Amino acid sequence: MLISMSNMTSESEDVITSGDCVTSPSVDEVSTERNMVGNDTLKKGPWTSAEDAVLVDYVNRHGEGNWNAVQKHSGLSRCGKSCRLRWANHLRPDLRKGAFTPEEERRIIELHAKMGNKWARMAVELPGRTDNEIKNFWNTRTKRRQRAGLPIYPHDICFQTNDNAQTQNMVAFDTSHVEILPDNTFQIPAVEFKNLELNQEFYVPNILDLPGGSLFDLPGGSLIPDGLGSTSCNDSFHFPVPKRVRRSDSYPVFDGDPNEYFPTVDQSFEISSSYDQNINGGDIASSSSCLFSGSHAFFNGNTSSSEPISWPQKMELPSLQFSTQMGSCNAAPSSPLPSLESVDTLIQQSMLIGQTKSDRDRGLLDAVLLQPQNLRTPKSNNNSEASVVPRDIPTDSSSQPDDWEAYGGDPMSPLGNSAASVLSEYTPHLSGSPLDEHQSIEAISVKHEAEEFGTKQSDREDEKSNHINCSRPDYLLDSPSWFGSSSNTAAYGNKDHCLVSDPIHALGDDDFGSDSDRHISGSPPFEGLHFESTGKWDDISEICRGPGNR
DNA sequence: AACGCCGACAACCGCCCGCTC
DNA sequence: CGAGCGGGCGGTTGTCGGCGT
Repeated sequence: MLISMSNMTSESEDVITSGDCVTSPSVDEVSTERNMVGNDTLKKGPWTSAEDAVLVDYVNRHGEGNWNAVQKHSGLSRCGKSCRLRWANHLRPDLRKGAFTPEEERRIIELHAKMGNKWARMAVELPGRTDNEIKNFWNTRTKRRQRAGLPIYPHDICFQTNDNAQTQNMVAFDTSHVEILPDNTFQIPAVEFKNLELNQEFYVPNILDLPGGSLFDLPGGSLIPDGLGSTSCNDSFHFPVPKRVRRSDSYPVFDGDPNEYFPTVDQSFEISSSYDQNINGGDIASSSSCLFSGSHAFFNGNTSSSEPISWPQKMELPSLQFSTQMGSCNAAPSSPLPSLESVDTLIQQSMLIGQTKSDRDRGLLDAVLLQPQNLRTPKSNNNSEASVVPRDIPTDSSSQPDDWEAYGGDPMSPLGNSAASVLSEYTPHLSGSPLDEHQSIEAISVKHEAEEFGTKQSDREDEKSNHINCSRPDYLLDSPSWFGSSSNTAAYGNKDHCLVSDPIHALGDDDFGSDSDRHISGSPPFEGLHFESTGKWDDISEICRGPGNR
């Protein structure tokens, strides 16, 4: 350290700013030292090997922690945080460099399904890997799959542990209602919240934000049966309690008592993914095969955001992604679901509204989310979206609540509801989220068509089908634009209560070595936002691209 | 072969948060 | 209660390699 530093100051002076500096320490070491120490500023940018050496030496002597002391004691012109990151991400001896192995990749996917964007926690599960590494991997992977129009989660991730599901303890849920269909399909658990007061409104306040960030991370088991994430981990599906709960993630701390998770509800309700079921109908057994479709219920725009809730408002990506995809699977088992991720991303970002800087993303998400909501949920108790609906976006004015304006600008509007509004597109029949006739009919129609089409495995080569964009909020309503296409029939399953009986296909069976998936015509993110028949989405997209929305 | 484009990846920064004192 | 600190995560930037022209 000190040794290194002294050496560093005596060498050449060219300032190296590129990554090459790492490989040519002798050059930039000096520049670093001289330039930074001399003027009392902390150096930024790439680390030099000399700096690394200093840091390593320091840590070896003093151990990790107290990073701010590094600068003082070692003379390193780096802030404590920079030192910490450098150590954690690059210098730690136990780091495992190199590409992720297939096993690791799979694990990451599983973990992400469980945890969402909890990179640090995921890193804990992947010894030798850093959160940043995992994040980059995931983002890259996500982007790649987006382009390819592939679902983010492979079907096996979704269903691999179906078998275990029945044995899962559904904390806070009435496990007796959890049914796993035999045919690799999910039955949305008949979630029964004790004492839930629904008041005609399906209110599952951001349940997905339970610690661990996911609906599917419910203690003792998730709506996604443990299997969702457990291949290698034979993990008993730990309830991932974050070390820290962000303000935006405020939720009752789960200490093992399920009751804390679902406080004060006094009317039990059931969640069904079935399109043709009333949430309160209780015909759970016959409900759809797609858990996630049902899970959308949690995002249903009718969740009562008007009521102060302490549930986390920032929904975890995984749940959402999962839900979205699964929901989408309803429509097209094999269709690539091109922009769901995009939507998810948007949703995720927007979840932060009123909480973080992500306010800037509000417009886009809400625009995306609102339209469908507006179109079919006249009296949404969802108070979050209205304000950001682009004025020029055609909406079903007839369904527009009178107090539309009043809803606007509610900083506390949980965009989770907005997300719900998107997702509710696929889970229209939740109690308290009355669908307008149009939607109901459409949904039913879709269902019937699906039944007709049977379980034909989708033809992945069918480009047209690949372009079916299930993320389109109106893709159901706009069904004529693609339902009529025989090429799309492959997208439909034959389940009675699910547009698609085999979500597996919907999710795609290709994740690892996904390059092979490239044959599927890719859809750039947001491509799906174009309403082919309505054109509405073009407006939205355009608006969203405006200032403040990258 | 040279050039430009584009995607993948690595690395870093900034913001935010919770904890501790 | 506030400051300092460590930590998490999103976003950005830079580099590299593949590919097409």
